[in-house]
Amino acid sequence: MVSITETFENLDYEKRKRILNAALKEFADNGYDRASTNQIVKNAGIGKGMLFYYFKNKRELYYYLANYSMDITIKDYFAKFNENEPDFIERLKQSSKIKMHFFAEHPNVFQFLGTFFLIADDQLPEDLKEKYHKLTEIGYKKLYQDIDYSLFREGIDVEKAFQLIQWAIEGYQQDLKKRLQGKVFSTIDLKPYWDEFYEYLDVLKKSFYK
Amino acid sequence: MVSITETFENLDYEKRKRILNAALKEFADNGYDRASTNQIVKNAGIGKGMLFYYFKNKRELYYYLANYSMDITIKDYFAKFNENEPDFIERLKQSSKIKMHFFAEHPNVFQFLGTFFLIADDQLPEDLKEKYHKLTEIGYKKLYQDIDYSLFREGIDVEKAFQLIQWAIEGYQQDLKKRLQGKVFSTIDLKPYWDEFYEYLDVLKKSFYK
DNA sequence: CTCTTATTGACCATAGTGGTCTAAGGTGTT
DNA sequence: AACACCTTAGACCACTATGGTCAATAAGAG
Repeated sequence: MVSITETFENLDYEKRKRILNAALKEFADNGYDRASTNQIVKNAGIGKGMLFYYFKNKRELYYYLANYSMDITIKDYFAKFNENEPDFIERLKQSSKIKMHFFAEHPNVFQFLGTFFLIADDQLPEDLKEKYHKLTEIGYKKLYQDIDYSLFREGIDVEKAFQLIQWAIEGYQQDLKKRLQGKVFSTIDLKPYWDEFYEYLDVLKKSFYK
Repeated sequence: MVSITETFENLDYEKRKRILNAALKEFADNGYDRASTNQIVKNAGIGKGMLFYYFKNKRELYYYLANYSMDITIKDYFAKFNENEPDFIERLKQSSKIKMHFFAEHPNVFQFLGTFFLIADDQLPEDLKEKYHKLTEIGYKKLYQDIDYSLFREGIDVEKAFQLIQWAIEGYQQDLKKRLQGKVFSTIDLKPYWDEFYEYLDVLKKSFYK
């Protein structure tokens, strides 16, 4: 007697990867409702029947992916944070590096989570909801805990400065994403983009810090 | 001999509005491919045949909406800009006010353009492509022309500062949009949100300006 | 040889697609 | 009243796609 997803987890690495990636991508690209199980099996190179042999139905598959993605995030994103950096902008710089590594290694997970975080919460089962909330809490701490407020100029609302800086950086990242659209990530020389990014960080430091 | 969309434009205001809004919303919510002409006629309260009586096909309808939306943008957004304000942040503040007015008055156009700007360019017919480029160019000028660079601190890259400030403000707007999600816009007291927004602008000024 | 597990893809009912066409109603002009 | 023309609705079309099932096998284990 073997549980339904256990069968899936006993699959050899390569095949499991193929299925996970096909499914993550399909959900990331189309959202839950519009994601097609037919497309998933096609891209994974398995028969239709197998998907429903490994997973009870579409919903369960989605939950499995959400769980899987969050586990990876903890392991390959949060675990690598250095919380001893007291400089907020430096911490964001570090965060960006880790994020980029994460994207390079798990692009489909990255994209999937991007859409997942937008919808999450409502109809998720309890355990996933809890995991999701724990994740956001950890993320919050990793970013904001033990930041040195005294680096900022006098007389400004530091909490608001945090937000503004973060929004600005997210703006840069989105802009970059748009500029790199269509190019094959692994063929890009990232150096000039990092340099450009650091220049932006420099402007932020010169402006927000004493 | 009457052109096909002229028939549409001779419709009484109320009915034309209903059709436009239903169509704009459908495309905004689902993107071109997934937008359903069946849904549009249903929400507009007209028979299926009429839509294809007014518009040759789905594509032409979409183009018509794009054109219509850009016309409104010029009339009710760009025309209201005051380009004599030399303070960049003040100009963005002004822009936000106009944008909010625009949204209150043409919510469906606003949403439609949001998605339109993301895809635009590729397969658009020449005339629309040109209009679109003209629009972005005007928008650029309205924001950046005749800004007083001397307000910014010494030794920083002002162009980069522009970007960062803009990204930060867009971040705030997105965040606000998420917080207000689900609420009926017309019932919201906007005052506290404007106050909050001004506080953010204050932080930006204190940080980026001398 | 048998029992269990793994695998496939044809198949199902259902729902939705953009677009057409017929038949009718309305309006105005002779 | 008769004709022409414009406007309207929605049944209908061929087509595509959906999530999920199932019977038929193949592979492996003992």
